[in-house]
Amino acid sequence: MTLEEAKERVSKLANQINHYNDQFFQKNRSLISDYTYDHLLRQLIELEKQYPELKKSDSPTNLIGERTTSGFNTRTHRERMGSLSNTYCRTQVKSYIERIQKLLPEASPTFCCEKKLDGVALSIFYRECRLKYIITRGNGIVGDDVTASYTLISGIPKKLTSSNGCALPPQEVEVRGEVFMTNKNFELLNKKQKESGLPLFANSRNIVSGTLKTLDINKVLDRRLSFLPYTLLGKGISLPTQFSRINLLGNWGFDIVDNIQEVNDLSGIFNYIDKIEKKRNKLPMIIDGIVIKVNEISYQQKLGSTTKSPRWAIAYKYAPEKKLAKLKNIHYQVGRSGVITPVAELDSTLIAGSMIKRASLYNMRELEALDLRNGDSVWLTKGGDVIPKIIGVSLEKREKNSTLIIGIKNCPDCNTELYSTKDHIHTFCPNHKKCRPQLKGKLIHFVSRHAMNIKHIGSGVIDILFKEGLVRQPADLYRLKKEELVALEGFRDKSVSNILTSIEKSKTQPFKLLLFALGIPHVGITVASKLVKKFNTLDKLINATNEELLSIPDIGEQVVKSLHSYFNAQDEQQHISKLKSSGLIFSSNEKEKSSREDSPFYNKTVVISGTFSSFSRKDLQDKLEELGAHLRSSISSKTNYFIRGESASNNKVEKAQALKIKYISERELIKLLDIGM
DNA sequence: GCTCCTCGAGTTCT
DNA sequence: CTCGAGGAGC
Repeated sequence: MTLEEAKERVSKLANQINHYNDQFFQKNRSLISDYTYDHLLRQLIELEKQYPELKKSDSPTNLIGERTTSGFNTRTHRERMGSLSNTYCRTQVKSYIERIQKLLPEASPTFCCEKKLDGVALSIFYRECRLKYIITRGNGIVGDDVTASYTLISGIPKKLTSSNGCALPPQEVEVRGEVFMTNKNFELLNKKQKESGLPLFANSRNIVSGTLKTLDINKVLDRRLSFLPYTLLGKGISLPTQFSRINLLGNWGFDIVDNIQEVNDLSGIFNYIDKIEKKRNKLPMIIDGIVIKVNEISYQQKLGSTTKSPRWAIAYKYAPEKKLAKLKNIHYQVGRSGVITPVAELDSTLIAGSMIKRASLYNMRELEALDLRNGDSVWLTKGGDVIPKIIGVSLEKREKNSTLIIGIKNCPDCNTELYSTKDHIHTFCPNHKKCRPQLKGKLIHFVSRHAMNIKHIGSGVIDILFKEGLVRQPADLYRLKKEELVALEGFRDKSVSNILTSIEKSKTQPFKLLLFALGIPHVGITVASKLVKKFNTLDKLINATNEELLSIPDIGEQVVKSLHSYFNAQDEQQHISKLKSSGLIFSSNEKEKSSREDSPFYNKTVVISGTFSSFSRKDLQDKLEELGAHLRSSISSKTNYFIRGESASNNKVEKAQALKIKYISERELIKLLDIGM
């Protein structure tokens, strides 16, 4: 093929594929078979590889190229993308509605009911009507950029258009919704798997998340996913209800979930639940429940969100799949703090798409409450379709003369006598200094990703180092020698140098992570950060008075007690001085602190209400927290400032007036913060 | 003392 | 994800 021919071919293929993309993704029309489509796309990929200079900026392969083999680029959500709180029973739906009414005393909200699709949540961002990126929910703050998957998903317009004379989209629009696989496509895929002699997929949700996560998009080009929106975000959208906004999305080019309905009250909600329950098995996709949302956007804003989920919505979930599983044995795990956790070992059982062999019983009280006998069969389900959970015992399957399973009295590892809390909820092994699983647990916590982030050391390596007597506590890691490691079985030069470099690197971890890594009871990452913010060196922290400590929000007596006993213990003191002598940093940057202390918000209790035109609420919250403000959701006598935005809650305004709390308007705020956010 | 919320700690499988 | 417990507000 000459260069000229190749050029022509590339441009023809690109045009063809773009045309089919538009038809498929915007009009939902398949003009050619998936097979032919793949074939065209593959030809183009191949040609562009051979002649990179021919590749144009609008080539359809650009979307594919964005997937990097090293993983995904991440992006921060503009607004926190929470999950929904859920419930399994109608009584709780009732109390939820009552709570809403209590929180909105003057209002009479209506509700918007939707099916809850069982898929993966996505956020799609448009600027000037053009699709800019697609991200997964991730941890709610940061998600993976999966824009490249666009070509696999139907129902997402690349360009927003407006039909039926409805409003044009504003400058920036974010659409959130669920990507899933229809039952039909799922069956087709499994049929293909079977024909190729490959194993069948157990459930479609796993495929959806697997498909989005596959780095090599070529492997999944034959999969067809669908998208249906459930939230529309953006400034300048005047429609006042959830229901009308979803319909608006239909006019902008999205597919719309059917059976979405506005209802006035609890009985309307229950009718809706009944109606969908009857249809459930005939629907073209799998649903795992119903979502009930406060319909009016203004009320949604008033209700706000907790850190985890919005207060204006709840999911009513159908009873999850449950199965009987035979109990083989119970073993007891010892956690890093000495807590004993009973774990049931089960005959392998397929449930919600995966084989389960074990399930945690959480604590000793749970074990006692279940009243298990040897040889029993138990009812097994999955919490949130992920974590296995034992919900009860089958009395019918109980064998005669079976013996009761009673908890243990001594540590399964070191045989030390255990002690229980009064209510038998928790049981501990008190041998914190010598009990092996406790020491190992502390080491694993220390090296873990969220703490010191020492790569190449996981539980496996810790096991070996511990067994060989090389490491008993974190400080020992910093005294490891190359010769000691190379002598171990299975440790080659390369892995040894990896390990040593990672350990060396960890010496510069920030103080707050180090404090967290120490594993002081009641000191997780959040408390550790708060402590470091206030006392930026270890010495200051150790010498802090009780009052100083208690003045920090969310730090109470228990935490203080725990800190005291930790820092007063002689072996912990020795351990810390060893870590210090290895060069670990027990202090944080001074500079940050002084500028914070100058801020008018430093150590002040602040309540925010309403919205702001020149910055998002989230940005404001972050900024204030950075400056050392304590954010609270409700006004009390302890509130120092009330930041009053557009359409602030009347409740709060009245309360602030009554308590004579200082108001800050958006304008003043901009001056005070000296920012043009 | 009650309620709501957040935090810590322990969890499964692919 | 789930539990229990700590902390804060009323």
